[in-house]
Amino acid sequence: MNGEAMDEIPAPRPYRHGNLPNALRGAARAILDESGPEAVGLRETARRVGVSATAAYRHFSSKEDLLASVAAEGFRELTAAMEAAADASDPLIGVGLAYVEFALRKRGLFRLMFGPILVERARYPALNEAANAAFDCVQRVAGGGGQGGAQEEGATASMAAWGLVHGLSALFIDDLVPEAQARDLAQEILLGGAKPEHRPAA
Amino acid sequence: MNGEAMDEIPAPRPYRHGNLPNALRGAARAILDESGPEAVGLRETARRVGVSATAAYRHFSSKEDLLASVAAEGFRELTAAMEAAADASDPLIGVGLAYVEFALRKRGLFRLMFGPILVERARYPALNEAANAAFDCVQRVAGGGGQGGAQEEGATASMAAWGLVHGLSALFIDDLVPEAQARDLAQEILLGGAKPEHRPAA
DNA sequence: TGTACATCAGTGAACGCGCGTTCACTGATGTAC
DNA sequence: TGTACATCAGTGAACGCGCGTTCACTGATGTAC
Repeated sequence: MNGEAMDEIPAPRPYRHGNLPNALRGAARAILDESGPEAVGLRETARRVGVSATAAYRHFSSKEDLLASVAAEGFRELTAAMEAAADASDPLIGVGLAYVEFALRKRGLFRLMFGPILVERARYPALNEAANAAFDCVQRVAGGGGQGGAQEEGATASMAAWGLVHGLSALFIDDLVPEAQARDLAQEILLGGAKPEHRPAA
Repeated sequence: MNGEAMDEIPAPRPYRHGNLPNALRGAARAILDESGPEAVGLRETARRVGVSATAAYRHFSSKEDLLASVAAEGFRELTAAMEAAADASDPLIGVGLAYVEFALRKRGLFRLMFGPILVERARYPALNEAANAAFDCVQRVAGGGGQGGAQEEGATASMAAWGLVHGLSALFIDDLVPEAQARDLAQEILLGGAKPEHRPAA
């Protein structure tokens, strides 16, 4: 029984991987969504791809560099999701829901993007650029095109909207609201408008 | 120069610490606010107190047990801060600002309390109780005393308020808004009411 | 079309590190009689 | 008031672990002539 020439050899194991950077990002994201940002290790990531830990250093200068690359990818996806939703009849609601939906579906990634894991975002230009694009998109939709005197009010309104949406995302992600209710609740709140200072009459 | 009997001997080093659990919680909180929840280690915490790592096991069954104890303390303090603010002329605004202020001043602790570090809150009864007390307080202030049909609306309004306040806290904590602006912004938003769906006229 | 050679993407072994936890212990404190 | 003893809060050494990173290397790929 000489297994060498048999057809069950799993894969020719190409010497060159093809797209190792992408594969590593993918594996990192899998860990991210399974166990959170702290759990992502360079060794574990490489192990999942079936490659030695050292191989990662051909493409990323450090673990943090890999994480920054993943986070940038996340911001690009968030921007795309928001922009796709901005065409809806009410852009603010659409974008808000898209934001919450993104957080719910990509918890670990969301946490990596906004959390304290990447200490100095400024050190990673690609990440910085992707993040700023996303923030700009939020401001554009939420702040409106206020000019002159209205600009400051616009900025405040935009922060309020962003705060609400980001906060709902955070509460959902941290399991303070059961996921089943999260989507409905977000819809209710965003559709009904957020007027927390007015209580409904009893 | 026989230093043995000199008065500069720092402290008699009492064999018993007096209140080691409290000291450990304090050290953990210091690390928490310096470097975030992931950085808190049992060894490092003990080191800061000047005690062997093993000593901690006299008072906490594991590292997670210590962290749960710290988090419970945090929830109790948050509840106290909110209750103190609930007497203000407008409880909702007062409590909201107290919430944000708490997050700003105790970043690491806030992250520990709400983040994914403590996987199973239910396993720590004291923590669970403290957290529920805080959540109840939020609901009470924000949800109003709605009854019957208004109860559901009350719940929605309460989630909206909580979401907004929690979201602003999260954005501030993660340095997406410079701390100097954070307090002013929170005041502006809460005082002006949050109506993100209405843009100010240009 | 063939050959020499630089480049490039991988490998496995090894580094030092700090971690959480367990172990057997020491010696002070508190208590029963 | 003294003494015997259990309890209790500490100690230092050691465990195994996985981590990020560096090193010297191998061998396939691409390129110049």
